Amino acid sequence: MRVSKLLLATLKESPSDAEVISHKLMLRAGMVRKLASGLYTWLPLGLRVLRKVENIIREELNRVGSQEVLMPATQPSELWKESGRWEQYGPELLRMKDRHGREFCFGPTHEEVITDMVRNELRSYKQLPASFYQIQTKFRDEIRPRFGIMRSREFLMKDAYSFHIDEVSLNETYEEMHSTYCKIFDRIGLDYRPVQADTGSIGGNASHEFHVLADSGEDDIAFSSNSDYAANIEFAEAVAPAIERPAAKKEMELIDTPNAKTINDLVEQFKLNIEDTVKTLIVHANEETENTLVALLVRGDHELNEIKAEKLTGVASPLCFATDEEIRDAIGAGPGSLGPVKLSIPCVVDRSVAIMSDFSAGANIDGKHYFGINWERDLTLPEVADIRNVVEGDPSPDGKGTLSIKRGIEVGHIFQLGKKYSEALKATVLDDKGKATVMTMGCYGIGVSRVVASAIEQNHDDKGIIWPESIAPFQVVITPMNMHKSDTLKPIAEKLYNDLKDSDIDVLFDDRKERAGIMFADMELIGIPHRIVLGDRSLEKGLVEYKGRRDADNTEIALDDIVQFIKDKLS
RNA sequence: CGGGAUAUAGCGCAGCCUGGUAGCGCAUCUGGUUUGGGACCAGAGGGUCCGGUGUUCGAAUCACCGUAUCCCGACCA
Repeated sequence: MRVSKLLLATLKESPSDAEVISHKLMLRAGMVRKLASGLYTWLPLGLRVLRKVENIIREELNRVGSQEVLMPATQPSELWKESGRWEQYGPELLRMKDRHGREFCFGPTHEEVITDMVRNELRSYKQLPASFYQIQTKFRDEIRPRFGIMRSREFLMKDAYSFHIDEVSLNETYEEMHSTYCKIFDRIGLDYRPVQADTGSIGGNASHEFHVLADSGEDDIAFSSNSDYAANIEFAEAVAPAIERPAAKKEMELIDTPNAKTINDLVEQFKLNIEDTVKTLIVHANEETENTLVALLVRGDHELNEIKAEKLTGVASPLCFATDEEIRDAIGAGPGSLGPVKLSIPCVVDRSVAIMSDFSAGANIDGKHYFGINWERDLTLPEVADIRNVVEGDPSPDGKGTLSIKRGIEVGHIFQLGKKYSEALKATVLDDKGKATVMTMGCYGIGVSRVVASAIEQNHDDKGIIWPESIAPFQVVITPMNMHKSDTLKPIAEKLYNDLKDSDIDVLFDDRKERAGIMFADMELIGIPHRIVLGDRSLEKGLVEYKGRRDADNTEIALDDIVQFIKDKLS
């Protein structure tokens, strides 16, 4: 490709609405342009990268026998009503009507459509296991699209679905997909981790997310210091402390705390250790119980884990915090003065709260707290459960080492779905006894466009993007100096360009009549991994200059050797 | 959905407070001089000042109502 024929839309300054580095650089490098909130046009340079990521994914999935299909982005509401998700999915599902008033949605995912296809096409257990994938545009009407392509409303996703006669077969394919995902992200050149994840509302047995480690990530990942254990903080178990509850040393006292509305106020005003305080959160109870509200207690310095909380049998799912009025009606005191002592509603305490002694909490009387509370002596210990987020330094759930926490960008997610969709849509095959059997399913996603942004988050410097070899829009750029003025240089540049093209190398030829500084700055901004500079000075000696995008200095290479040199670099 | 901010040329911004001919830098086009790290000189083109309503002799500027975008939060007491 000649730069003179390429829409090279680089910018010196980044648009003011870009926040994270990948967003800024994608705009500055002329990879994407925003059309509206969460909607982006991929310009030629960006699309080349996107296509390279797609192709790596395609190759690896084809290798394990997954078959590519392409389903419509527009899906009829009937299928979604059949699965129950038309009502469940909420406002993230973009719904629309056609001219006849028939309802459709723009697909945020394709479990319904693939299951419909498979129930119509697969008849026998002999056709299983089978897996299908597509690389296609999804639409999710995000509450808050942000970080450019990272969380956009329309985005490119690879979604795969597998179908099985039983769980054993599902497990095999799941493991195969797990290692295929590792190969894909290895080939792309990302620093990533597979992490255990919550199976969420869909249910199912196992789930792993693939996270690219980056500070701009929106998820917290817990890692063990001494093992491979890694889990999304939503899922990571906060193990029960091994120690016994210390004996009570203090009497319980009712203290006036008129100006302490938060745990931090209390700690500051009364010089308490935050580890000796308890906060009380009031949520709606499960409607099937006789209660309306439930209190959840975590240590003052801990955070409630909503995913864990909503799994408690007595708690409403999804989790819903009580309003101030509801709290006041039920307890007689407002937020800021709540606690377990003489509490009129059921209570669940975190494991770490259960081993506290001499602790402080609200008195359920406005402006008052109890200090020196002790379980069993002052009140009975209620239900104990793991309801908090793990924190840095917690013991690893696998018993090896302690946890540290890093930010991650979720680029892939694999899931053992089970029979949720196949049952709802009655997707059956005949088993070896001729009996109709509901298929077991797995699903596997990769955010293709998000992979591109993540790669930039991990690979950039103050000059711009530094593409991993495998997904660079071009592998090599030729930058001739003053080509338009030199009769000897031009034919050499043209020949080198053709030789590299003939070697199946993605080569970009900067044939613009621009000054050296502009060429260098542009090519560094768009992140081409290898650069060859042609200049009269060194050509007189039969030399060209080579510089890798991460190199500090030029290397001189004989003109006759440069094609082989580049081939060696790329292999 | 709640809070905050912003909206002026393709991009980055000034002008608004104190109403009176819409500006600067980058980018673009023309000519010239330059040419190994984002050149210089001269000239040119490009505007629904987000939209609407109001106040006023006169509104980018003041008031009100919308819209869009970005950030933070979304119940963690």
